[in-house]
Amino acid sequence: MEGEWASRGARLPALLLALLGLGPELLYGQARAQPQQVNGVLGGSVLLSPALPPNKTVKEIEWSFSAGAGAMIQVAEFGPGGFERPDPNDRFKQRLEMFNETALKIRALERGDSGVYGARIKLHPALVEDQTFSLAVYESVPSPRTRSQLLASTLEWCNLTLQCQGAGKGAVNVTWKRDNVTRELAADRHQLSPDGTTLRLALPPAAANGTYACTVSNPADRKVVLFDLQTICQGGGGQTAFSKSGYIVLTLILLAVSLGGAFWCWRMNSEKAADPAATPTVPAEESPSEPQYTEIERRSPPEVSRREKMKAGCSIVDKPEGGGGYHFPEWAYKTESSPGSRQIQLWHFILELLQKEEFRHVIAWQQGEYGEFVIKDPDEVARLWGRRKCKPQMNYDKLSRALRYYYNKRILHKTKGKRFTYKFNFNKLVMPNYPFINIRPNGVVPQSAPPVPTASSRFHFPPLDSHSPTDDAQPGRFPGSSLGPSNPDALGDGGERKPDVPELEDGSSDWRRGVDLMASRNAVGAGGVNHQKRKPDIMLPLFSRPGMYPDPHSPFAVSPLPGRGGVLNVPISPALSLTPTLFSYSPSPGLSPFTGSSCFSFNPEEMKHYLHSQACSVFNYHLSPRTFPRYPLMVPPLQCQVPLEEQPQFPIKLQPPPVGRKNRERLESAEEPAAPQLSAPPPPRVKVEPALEKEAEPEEPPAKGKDKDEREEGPGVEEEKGPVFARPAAPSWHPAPPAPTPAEEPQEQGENSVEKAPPREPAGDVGAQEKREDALMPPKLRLKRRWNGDRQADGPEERHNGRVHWNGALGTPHLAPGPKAVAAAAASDA
DNA sequence: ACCGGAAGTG
DNA sequence: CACTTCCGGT
Repeated sequence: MEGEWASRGARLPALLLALLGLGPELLYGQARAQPQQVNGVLGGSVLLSPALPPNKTVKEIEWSFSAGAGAMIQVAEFGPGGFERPDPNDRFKQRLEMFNETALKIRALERGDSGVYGARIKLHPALVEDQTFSLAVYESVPSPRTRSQLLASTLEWCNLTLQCQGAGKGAVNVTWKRDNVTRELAADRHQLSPDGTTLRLALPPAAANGTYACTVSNPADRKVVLFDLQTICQGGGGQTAFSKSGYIVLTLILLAVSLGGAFWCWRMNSEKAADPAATPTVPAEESPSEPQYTEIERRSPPEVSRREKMKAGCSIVDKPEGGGGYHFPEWAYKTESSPGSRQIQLWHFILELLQKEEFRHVIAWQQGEYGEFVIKDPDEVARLWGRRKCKPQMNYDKLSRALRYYYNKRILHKTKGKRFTYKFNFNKLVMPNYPFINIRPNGVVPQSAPPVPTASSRFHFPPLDSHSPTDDAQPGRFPGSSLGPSNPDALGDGGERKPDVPELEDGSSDWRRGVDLMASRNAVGAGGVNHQKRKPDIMLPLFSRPGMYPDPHSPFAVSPLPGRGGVLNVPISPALSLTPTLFSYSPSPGLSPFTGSSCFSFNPEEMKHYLHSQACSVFNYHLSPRTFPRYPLMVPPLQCQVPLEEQPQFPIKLQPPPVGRKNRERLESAEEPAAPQLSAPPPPRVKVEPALEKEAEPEEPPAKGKDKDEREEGPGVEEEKGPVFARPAAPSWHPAPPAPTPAEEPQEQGENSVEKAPPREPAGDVGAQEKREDALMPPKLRLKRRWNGDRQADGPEERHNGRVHWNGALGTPHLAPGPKAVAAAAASDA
């Protein structure tokens, strides 16, 4: 009996040792020498396994315990009689048991169990071996508090922060691993806060999957929380699962905390900034409830104001989001996105949906057409929108009305003939948060991706902000670019695009006016160096590298990547510049302590540097300064190099012209007659946009004049034009629109627009006409009118159909100043 | 479907 | 302002 007992007992330990890579013998020897350290967790259990010499049989093992300086007491005896407790009432009570005949298991560890345990092992025949174990009982590592915050998620980048904090008292270690691999995290994509609890990531799509594991541990315990990037980047929240090796614990924690709708609603409804003037930013209050996102805006002054009104009934309870809830990055709620209001705008929302795969069945990009998308499930989209806006009564009818309002703003247009199909006018669309849409200087557009309009491609700026000049400017955007680069680009695309067709319409034409203005402005701003802008290179400096591509489905093609050669030295990635959040991420009282303690704390210098970089990026990318965190430290980035073209600013507000049907019609009729008139370049047609008016910068006047002339494009574009023209211009429109879907073509290349432009109405006459008529009509109409005139081709589809005149037009190239101006210019150039 | 006016909302 | 809600028209 004994023999058997002994041998069995030896087995386990031996095994364990073997696992450790140590020979039993060796260990055995060492064990004797010094106490073996054993760590346990409060409430947990621990096993003290003596290392037994091989080939020996154990007769008996006596276990003793001594806490610190205290006396040693015998606590257990393993012997022929089995397990015995000399004093069942000692501190261990029922917590001791014999494990595998030789090991002592202590359960329900208490702090007082820490100490030295001795095992006097009596072997056959008369050998006695003493081994000691030093037990340390630690507090268990509390489930770390975790939190992930999506700072920004674009097709290009997913910027987020992951926080994992061991709340307990004891010191704990926090370590991070990606995909459970121990290698170091690339410094360029990761930033770890000093205390190690917060990891900031900027990941390109390729890396935005997988998991990040945060391990919070003390010597005796550890907890691992996994963050699934995909989940976070795409939607938000996350969940976690984890395991710990010995007893692994699974803890899921996700931060996403509340994405729940409540939060959304709360957020949405929450205030708008209170006072404009004083503090642009808003103090947001934080509602206790939530948030995942801390309100970023709140900056220094704790202003106060608050109005939080939660909309009462809007909680998202209604339907769990299908995909598990998605949330939008901070920026989606920012002002930049929605000037004037904090609520997300519909187009923005649409873009978001389009961006996510989960909604592919509900709404998706139409292949083949840039910016065109199809609402596959109108009701669902409406529902989602309603949910987002806390408008349960939302339906497609209403949503579509809202979309229709975009027509006049030139953000969208309908693709005629295709049900539920609309198309973004990226050219006109200012997408502050989608700088990348810009595009493909090199023409690298993924196939699937709808090409983006070249012209505008450069960047999109935030819509206006009157105060910040920089933002608006869209200088370069259209002007030169449209023409110049585009060609190349087109080619670059691999030809998938249609032969350049026409997108112009809306794009170009409408645009032009904007462009023109801008152009002129640019000139001024740039110091009169008009030419420069034209140069493609210059224009797209930042984008020259082959970019990355994002999602195939989106129209956004390339992004300015940080790439190595970036102009900026932004720490992580330019993408970060999109998120003000970064800095604003300041501890807020209302939030969990988390925020406070573990946030990053960079030193001022660094911060400054970073900010500067950001500022530069703002400029370089044409981001709205608003996007930029306002920090005391911030200094205007004078040093940034700014591409010339960028300087100006012109608020691009897209609001133009509504072309009501009626108006349209009228126009048409009017136009025809008018056409002839074109010859006269319009005078200062400029009265154009109110927006412009505002500009009134010092130099403006002249600029304006120019603009009007218009042809501002001319100037800007001229050069390019040459080439442009060279191309087969006409086709774009295709004289014979074969397909019933005329509309589509439009937006693409600016150039095209030019080409086609010539045809119709000269801006001049239109202008004149407008004026007259304007007087007569209500302001609203007026506006519309005027736009119509301008935009000759604007609604591609719309006009397209009806207009036969195009043919005629084609025949007569130009003339007209406006759009046509370009043509003229080109001609002259030639 | 889709359009767009009108009025209302926050 | 940016829709939302209604609604008459096509």
